[in-house]
Amino acid sequence: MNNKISKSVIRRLPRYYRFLCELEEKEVDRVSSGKLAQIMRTTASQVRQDLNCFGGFGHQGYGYPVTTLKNEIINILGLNNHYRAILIGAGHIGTAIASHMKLDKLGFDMVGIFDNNTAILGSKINMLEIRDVNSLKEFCSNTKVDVAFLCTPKEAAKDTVKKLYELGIKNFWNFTHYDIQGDYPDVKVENVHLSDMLMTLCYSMNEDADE
Amino acid sequence: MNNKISKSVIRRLPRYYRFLCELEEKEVDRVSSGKLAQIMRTTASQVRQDLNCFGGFGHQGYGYPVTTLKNEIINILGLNNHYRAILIGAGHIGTAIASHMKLDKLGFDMVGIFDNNTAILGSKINMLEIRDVNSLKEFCSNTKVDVAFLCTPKEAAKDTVKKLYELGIKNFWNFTHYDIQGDYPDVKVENVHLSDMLMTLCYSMNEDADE
DNA sequence: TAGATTGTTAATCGATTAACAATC
DNA sequence: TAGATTGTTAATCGATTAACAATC
Repeated sequence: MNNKISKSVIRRLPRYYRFLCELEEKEVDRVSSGKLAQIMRTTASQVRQDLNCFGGFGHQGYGYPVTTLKNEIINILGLNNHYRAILIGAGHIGTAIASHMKLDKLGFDMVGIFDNNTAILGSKINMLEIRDVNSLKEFCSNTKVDVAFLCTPKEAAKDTVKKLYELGIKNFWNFTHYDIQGDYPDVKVENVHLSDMLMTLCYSMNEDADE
Repeated sequence: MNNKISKSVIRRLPRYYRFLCELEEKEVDRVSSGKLAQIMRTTASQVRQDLNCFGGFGHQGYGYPVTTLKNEIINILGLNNHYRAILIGAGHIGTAIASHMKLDKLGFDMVGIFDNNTAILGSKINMLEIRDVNSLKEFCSNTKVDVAFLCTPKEAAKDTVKKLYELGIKNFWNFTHYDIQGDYPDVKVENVHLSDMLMTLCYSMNEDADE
């Protein structure tokens, strides 16, 4: 069953999950691949292919049971894991991540926030004190950390990752333009390059004008 | 030359652009597809294919001139356009976008910021006053707006987009989970679904454990 | 000239879509 | 049973990689 799921399939799973949550809220208890395809704006064929990567959750002539399928996806993604996360860089983006996202619903517990700006050390975000980034080593020796959310300026990123890597942290949610994977091929990285995405939008806004 | 560039190519352009800027800063004045491939962590073949979509910028036996190529990409992406943008929702993410990103370098000018929280109306982000979202119509009748950055809570998104669409705004940078494209097939949307990306990271953190 | 490196065509690989027998 | 809808195989489509002649 588990013969290497492709990245494209994985990237669609969160969307299935979201839509299944919505269906569940509306107390819909079954859904066909056709209906799901419509919500996802794809084909029924793709929906069936995707879901079948993980096992036969559907029933012929009936469709897929919403709650069961939702729970399966929670399991596949590992949203019930409660990984321990730290935030490095409590600027605007870091603060947004730490305070505005429902991290616990996504399988993450924020356990520490670090910055190097002495002016904000000690103040709190979401009940968590902002600590000096120099206290990272000490912190990690007392607390297991699974993943770091990297929201520093680009210049600080390389050194910070080096430190974190040496402390055994191998998972990164990277908001900087520092190419972590390039220097550390064994880590797991999810990059969020906001400016890249904005440039892509810029291109599509341009597209029509060109013709 | 312009026979429909694929989305995959477009999504790589911002990275070419970034790396070319870095090379330029280091005063490198030419670069081969092989070297670029190494920086981009792809193949020389892909680099040449990508760049050739837009014209022959390279010279045999020499490579690509860094500055020329960078400027071409600026043109292709339209980063020299200065589109006029408004921000809807001045919460943490909205504020991060408006204050921390170098929007002008990416071809965007922030011209207005809107929120419905009366407590923050009138205060400023990056020299721009936060306006009442109800004054949108009036604002748009005086000021040309090309694109909206949508950073509201999900519940507010649908109504807000309806309003904006009726005011003639057809481009969106969407941070909410509201599916704009689904309701308005003619608009250009770039979605940023942070929680989806975090779930993807969650999956890859899980991956090893599973085997 | 010889070496390097492009532009471009062909080959491969992977992802999406179509089709349909199985079956609830 | 008849209709609906799955699981799965085959066909298509698109994107990536390899190869190589052209040429700076």
